[in-house]
Amino acid sequence: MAEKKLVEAITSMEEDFAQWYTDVVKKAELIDYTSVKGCMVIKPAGYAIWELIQKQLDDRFKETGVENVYLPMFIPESLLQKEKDHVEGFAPEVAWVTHGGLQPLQERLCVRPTSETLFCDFYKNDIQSYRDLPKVYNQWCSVVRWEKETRPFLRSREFLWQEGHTAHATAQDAEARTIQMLNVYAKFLEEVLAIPVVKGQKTEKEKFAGAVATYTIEALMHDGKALQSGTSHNFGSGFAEAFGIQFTDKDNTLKYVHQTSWGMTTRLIGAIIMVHGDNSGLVLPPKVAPTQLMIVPIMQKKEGVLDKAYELRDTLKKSFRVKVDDTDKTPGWKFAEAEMRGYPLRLEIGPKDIEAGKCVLCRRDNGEKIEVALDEVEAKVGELLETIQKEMLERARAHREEHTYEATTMEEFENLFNTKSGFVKAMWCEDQACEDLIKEKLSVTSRCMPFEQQNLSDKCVCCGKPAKKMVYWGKAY
RNA sequence: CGAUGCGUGGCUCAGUUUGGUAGAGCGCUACGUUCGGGACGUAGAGGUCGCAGGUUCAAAUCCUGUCGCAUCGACCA
Repeated sequence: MAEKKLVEAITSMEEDFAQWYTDVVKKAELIDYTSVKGCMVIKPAGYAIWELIQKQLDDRFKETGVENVYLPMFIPESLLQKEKDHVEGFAPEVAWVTHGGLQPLQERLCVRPTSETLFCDFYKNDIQSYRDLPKVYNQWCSVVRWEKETRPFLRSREFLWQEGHTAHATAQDAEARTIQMLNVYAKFLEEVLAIPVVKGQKTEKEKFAGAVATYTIEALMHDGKALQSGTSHNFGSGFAEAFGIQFTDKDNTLKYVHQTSWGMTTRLIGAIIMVHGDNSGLVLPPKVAPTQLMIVPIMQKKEGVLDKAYELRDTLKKSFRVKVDDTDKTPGWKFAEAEMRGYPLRLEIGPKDIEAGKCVLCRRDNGEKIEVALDEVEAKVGELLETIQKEMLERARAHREEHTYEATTMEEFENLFNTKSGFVKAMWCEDQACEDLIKEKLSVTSRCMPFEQQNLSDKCVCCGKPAKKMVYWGKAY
């Protein structure tokens, strides 16, 4: 909403998007910085969003047969070394434990940057027969990657995530699970976070260290930059061969398993901020709003006002996440506070309303104020929350459509990235040299080769050789 | 790892050029008046000036070193 800027403390996004982001994160009290660079305190308002994400995503996992497990946070160096591409990919950013107490360790331990190697080490003993397959495990945990540049939620040195790791008897089963989980992710973003995504495959250059194929969901932020929001990898039997994960199949021959892994992180909270937020602060989709409705009493010291507010809360909390702001701030303060924190709905109730048997509901997403009779509030709140959830997705989708362009020549391509921000669809010959050149010239990377391919031209946008794939290109976080 | 900026009450910062009793606003506490878009009055609490050396009668201020954080680049969820 809010063309009018109500909160001076938040830098406007047009002026400085990075600063706006930081201001929102701080003002909505999602995090605090700590004395360790890149490690943040996730405060109650932020962690509650993560809990709602966790719960709803976990339910969707379980529907597909996923079981949760927990593996250690330390990986012996020798274990990490086993898969060559994998260790090369992660070595530059792992943190090492070298001492136990005062004694140096015989073998240093890395703090998991991801747990493929641990799962492999576990699976090699756990899997003997085709009857043991598939294994469809997931863990919720934190991982550590020693990033040079850090930003709250988008890139921190320690972050929370889930990592699914599966093992299958056949390549087909592994591929099917890889795609299945990508679809779970895509639906989750659209239905719960109200963020539309492009589904597709990463190029060789951009794929995960050790994977045969990496699939991704890419979302477009308000500033036109892309955010990789979830990935699903098919490992083929590469890890199985490196770790010796074999099973006896029905035909009594020894075979290697085929594996997958897939993950989403607290980065999603960054995506919510950058897709839905506005110049008054955070705007939360109702399904992940820890408080869906904040009741603001007006003249709360007047007899009966607070009682009425509590009464409304007690009725509404059976169906919704509701709170009463009964602090002794002024109403104006509370309105601004509710906006910064992104509560989808605000309910105003004062002596005049009580007398008239009504109250005022205010939508965070578009600022609209609606008078509602008190006996219709419950139905109206439910209806409005659904409408808000739906319209937030529609707005985000419209924004993405408006910021998705097409180019068939390098001149068009460069011109688009020099004058606009967003996704550019263009054809590609599948030669990495073109990707490298585009990155060097424009700091633009291939985001994905979408499943929904179009034939925009027969020629690669960069070199003019015959094109093989349409690619989404963009500047990325 | 490169560039830039910043470390002074909870927060934002002034004070450093030119050394001389640690400041302001906000926030916090108490009481009172207020209340439909960040109200006001009165009284009060709160700081080893990031850390370590050095120069000096005297250091937030000058010198040396060091640590940390933020932002921007290269690398990555």
